[in-house]
Amino acid sequence: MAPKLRLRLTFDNGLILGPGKADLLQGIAEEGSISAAGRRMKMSYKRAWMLVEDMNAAFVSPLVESSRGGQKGGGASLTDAGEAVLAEFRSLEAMVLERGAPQIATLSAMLSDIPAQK
Amino acid sequence: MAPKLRLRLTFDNGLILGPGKADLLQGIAEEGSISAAGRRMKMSYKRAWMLVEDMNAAFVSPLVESSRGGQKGGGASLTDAGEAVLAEFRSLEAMVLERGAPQIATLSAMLSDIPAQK
DNA sequence: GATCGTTATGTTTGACAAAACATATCACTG
DNA sequence: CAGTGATATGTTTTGTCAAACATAACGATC
Repeated sequence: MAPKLRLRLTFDNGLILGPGKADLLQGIAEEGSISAAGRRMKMSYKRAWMLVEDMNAAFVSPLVESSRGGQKGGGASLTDAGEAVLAEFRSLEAMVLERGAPQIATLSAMLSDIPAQK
Repeated sequence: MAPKLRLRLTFDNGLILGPGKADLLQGIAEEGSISAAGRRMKMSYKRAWMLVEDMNAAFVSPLVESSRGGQKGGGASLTDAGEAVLAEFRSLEAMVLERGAPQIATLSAMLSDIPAQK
């Protein structure tokens, strides 16, 4: 019933931070692997890895650290910076849903419930 | 210096309301014409018109009313519903910038100022 | 009734993003 | 030292969205 919110920040250095990268960070934190996180959100490993690369390059300190080889083949996890970025972004989203409820409700009330067929 | 914010709402009926449609509504209000609004934001008339069609179809009451012919060829303007939708969306954006300042500042401070070349 | 700028659509083309496919590398373990 | 599963990249193909192009209709005014 509630509309979905998508919040996207375009920073001066070119980084675009939105739901996709945030979800990916969260997936890596929970799965311990870039490829597992990618699989979970039905994203190719290559794409997931490119997003990680983008983020790591855009911050002074990388958000994801990864290792290759070993008995499990390797893995990845969030650095402190990564955890912080994720937390701030989620905090922003939550704040908007909370404090933006009136506007969102007003807009929702004006909508037709008939989905526009393409 | 300040990052750009893009807020997008995906409603249950399929409508996606973001900066593009909001700017277009504002342009129509200020220019009195879909094509003039489109020109102003360097968007083809066709695209502008399609966005208007999307919005009009998604709400119980159309947001833009238009007329054809006449000495000036025609024109378009926002209905009360259109004005209301635009106002609510702008209000949401302003609120996020205001109350999200802390999070945005934290994220900005962590960024590298070196733009990642493609 | 010719002119004008706009609304209203359809069709084709092109650009770019995402997917698909294909390897190479790594390091731990048995 | 062979096997394993993940990281790390390059290349090719596909799909989708936007731009470009092309017309028709409209109606007040002169």
